[in-house]
Amino acid sequence: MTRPTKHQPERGEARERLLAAARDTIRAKGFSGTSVDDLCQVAGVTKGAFFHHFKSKEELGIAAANFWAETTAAFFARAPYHAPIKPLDRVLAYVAFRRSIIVGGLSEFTCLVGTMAGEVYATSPAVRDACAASIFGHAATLVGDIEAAMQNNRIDANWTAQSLARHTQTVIQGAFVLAKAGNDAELARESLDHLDRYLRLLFGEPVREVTSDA
Amino acid sequence: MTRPTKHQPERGEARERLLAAARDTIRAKGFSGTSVDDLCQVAGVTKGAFFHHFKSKEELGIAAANFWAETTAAFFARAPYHAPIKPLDRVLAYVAFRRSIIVGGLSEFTCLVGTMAGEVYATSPAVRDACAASIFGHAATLVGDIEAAMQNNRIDANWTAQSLARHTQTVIQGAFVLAKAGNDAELARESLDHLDRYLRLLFGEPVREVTSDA
DNA sequence: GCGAACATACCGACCGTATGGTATGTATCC
DNA sequence: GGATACATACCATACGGTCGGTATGTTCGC
Repeated sequence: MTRPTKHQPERGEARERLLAAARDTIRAKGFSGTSVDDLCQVAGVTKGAFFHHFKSKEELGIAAANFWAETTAAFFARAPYHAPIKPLDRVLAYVAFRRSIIVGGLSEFTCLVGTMAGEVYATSPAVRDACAASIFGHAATLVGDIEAAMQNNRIDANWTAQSLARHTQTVIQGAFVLAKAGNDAELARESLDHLDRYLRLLFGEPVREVTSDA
Repeated sequence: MTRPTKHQPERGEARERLLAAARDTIRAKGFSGTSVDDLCQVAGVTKGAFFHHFKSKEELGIAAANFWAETTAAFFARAPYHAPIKPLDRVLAYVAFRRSIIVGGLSEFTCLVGTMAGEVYATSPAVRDACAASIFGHAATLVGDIEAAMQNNRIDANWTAQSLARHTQTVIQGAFVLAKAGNDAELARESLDHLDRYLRLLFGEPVREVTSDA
């Protein structure tokens, strides 16, 4: 791990380590519940490094939300749910994929920006807006397939593709809240099954008789 | 405002004032983001009063969750959505009622226990469990009507009444997260419309053509 | 029915520590 | 040698929590 350069301004490794620490720690302890010292310790850097890269804790929050947006965008772009030929199948595959990645500890699969937005929406509008950009930016990636599915299936709807795309995120975020409260990931999967069923009913697709588990 | 008595140990008024302050302040600033001094100032009491009634900040969190559970239970028990004769209509009226009370500022209609659970689920299991009791206790109040509706409409389902009841809470909690992120209450109403549509499709009820606004 | 003994509700000063943030020094790269 | 990437030491304050005190009940013997 060499030091950074000017012509390759990926900053030092401390910045990335701090962002990764923020991603992991804030998901478990919340934004206010995570101290700058916590982050430095987890990242294995000093406070000097922290305030060299971020001029305040709030700015780290914004950077962490943006980092989350970038990394998850890349992750979902590479995911296999884009493969099906029929648009509706891609949408259903998306939900199935979201369900399939609900594994491990709660703080490993829950959403950083959903957690932060729910906590600091009123006290830190800048962080909130960065979280919103991540959530609604991700929702927007679903609109194309939903629109195509609506045309394909000749759906004359009361609702828009944008609205349904946002609703998928509502269910996912709510699923995380219930899973956290009940301390049980199965609560999240359960609601994604309802979301799958809603989509099939909306588009006149046969509803699966048995939910495949594991 | 008289002092308390032994046979009517409703404690002093400071306790209630602190619980009300917690309800309002934590919804806006989160649990970690709210200090004991904040609560005392909002409640108009001193720190001495705070630690007389609650032995720690965490215990106040638990008491606030229980207070929320009690007051919301009473509120929903008195609400008008129980009136319809057909069970399914009561369920749909519940969703419509939840939609109708999404008015005013975000911190006025969002859920205290959802906010707290999402924030401190890992750092304070006792608070988390109190939040869970509130959320799942409320969900349980819907099970009877859903079960009756399933029998009435002869629904041979892949899912249980309990699961669907929990899903309504998933959508409501998720709706609050998106509304907070987007700083727009309409985002919450939009998802409740999708929930209404899901229920109607599930039970074979005609889907309303136009969503009544306001 | 009255006063001693006790319990409850609340006040406000104080404490030790954790917190976000700063100032300065130093090694490295171009 | 100048900009970048850190490290170290430090600061002011905000934080959760403690403690002694007071005022207002309540209980109960007599």
